[in-house]
Amino acid sequence: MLTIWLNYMVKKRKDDTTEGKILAAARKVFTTKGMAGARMQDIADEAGINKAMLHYYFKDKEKLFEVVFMEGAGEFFPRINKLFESDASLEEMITRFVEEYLDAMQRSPYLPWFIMNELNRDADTFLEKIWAAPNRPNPAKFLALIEKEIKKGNIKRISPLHLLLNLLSMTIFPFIAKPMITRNLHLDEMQFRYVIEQRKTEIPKFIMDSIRK
Amino acid sequence: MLTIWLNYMVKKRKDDTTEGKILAAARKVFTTKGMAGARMQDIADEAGINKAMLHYYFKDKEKLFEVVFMEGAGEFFPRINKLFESDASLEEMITRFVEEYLDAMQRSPYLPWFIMNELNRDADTFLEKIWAAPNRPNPAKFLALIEKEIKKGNIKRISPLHLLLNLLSMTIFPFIAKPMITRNLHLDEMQFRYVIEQRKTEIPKFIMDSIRK
DNA sequence: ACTTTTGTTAACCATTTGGTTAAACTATAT
DNA sequence: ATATAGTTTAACCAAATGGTTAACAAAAGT
Repeated sequence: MLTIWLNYMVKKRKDDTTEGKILAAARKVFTTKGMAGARMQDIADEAGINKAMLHYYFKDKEKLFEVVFMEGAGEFFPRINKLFESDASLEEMITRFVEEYLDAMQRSPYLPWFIMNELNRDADTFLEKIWAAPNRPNPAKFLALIEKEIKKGNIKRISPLHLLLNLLSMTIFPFIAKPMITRNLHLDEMQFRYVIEQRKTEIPKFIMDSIRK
Repeated sequence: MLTIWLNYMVKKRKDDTTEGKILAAARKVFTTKGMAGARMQDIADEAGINKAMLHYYFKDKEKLFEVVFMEGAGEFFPRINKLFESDASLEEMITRFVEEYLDAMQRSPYLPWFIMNELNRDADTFLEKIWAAPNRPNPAKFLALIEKEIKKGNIKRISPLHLLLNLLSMTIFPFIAKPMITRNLHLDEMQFRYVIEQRKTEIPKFIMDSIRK
């Protein structure tokens, strides 16, 4: 009993346990090489442990991938959804959406890429597993809010669908195209982070300037 | 001699030759499964030919991939570059950029995804091969034009970099996120095409509304 | 103390996969 | 007709890869 308590208090940091090391390694390898390109041996090497441990802690490749994937998606979707469900003003909602999204992606820059990738590879399997979850972002309320604002005459007449697409595009795309952007515009890691930081204000300003009457 | 001429006149359509069938199949398999996920047998099956033919016409997997890839990139980059190099007005350049890009992508919807994917997977190998080509889009002139318009007082003071990012994002992203968009907004193939068609006018309008003084 | 459970390793296995080969078949040229 | 070059096939091969096993070590429970 005492040992349990002690163990609890002195709990190894997540990344120091074998399981943690595997997850960190898997995250890295899966997200750079994709599900198909990732090698179990690569993950084991990256984690500095024996390949058999991967199967000890996570049944097989499929399961390990799923855990890594869900871990990411589970952090992503809920906060977005919560925002869509809130009753903030349009401008506030856009501003906070961009901020939250960009922050989440700064923390896990691999995620949007990862999700798009698997979605593209095997949409059905993925969607049945993840998309059905109760935390799936539902843009309906956001679209409705735009229509309301148009009717009230607060903003220009614009297609809510295209406004939503524009918002998502400008927020997410830079992370997906990061290798292209950094290379072609000669940005290093720091500069890229800085550009993203700027976008937290640039995107909302850009949008509001466009739709404001 | 006669037979040669006849053969020329009655030339099989590209897609009926073995080589053509392989390329079409490879395009399909590579772009849905990625380089790592694609199986040579899958490509052979898709083409309805023997696996050995793949190696007969295209040395190995790497080479076949490269041909498919270059074929796509070669259609993509030059037209963009040509536009950036032209001396159209800013609004015209933006409008034509969106049109050309969206048209190219309607024709090869897999391409942007494909390029991003491989760029993400193995940026260095890819960039050394393709990026160094003389047709690489060079945004410098576009950025310079924006600055000039700002100085002339024709448009608002806006970061040229962010304007470029916004333009690229809004144009390309919907194709990368297509599976997510169609699913989450309940759009079928036709409706998606229609939305894209709308964006040819929506995006330029959205941008100009935002930057016009 | 010793038994049980949990964690770890190296060697091994079965299957998949990219790639080869040699033989057969086809069209063309001489 | 026969040789020649180009095309296609089935069978085969070596390497890579996901996964298993049996032995062993450490920790925890009694």
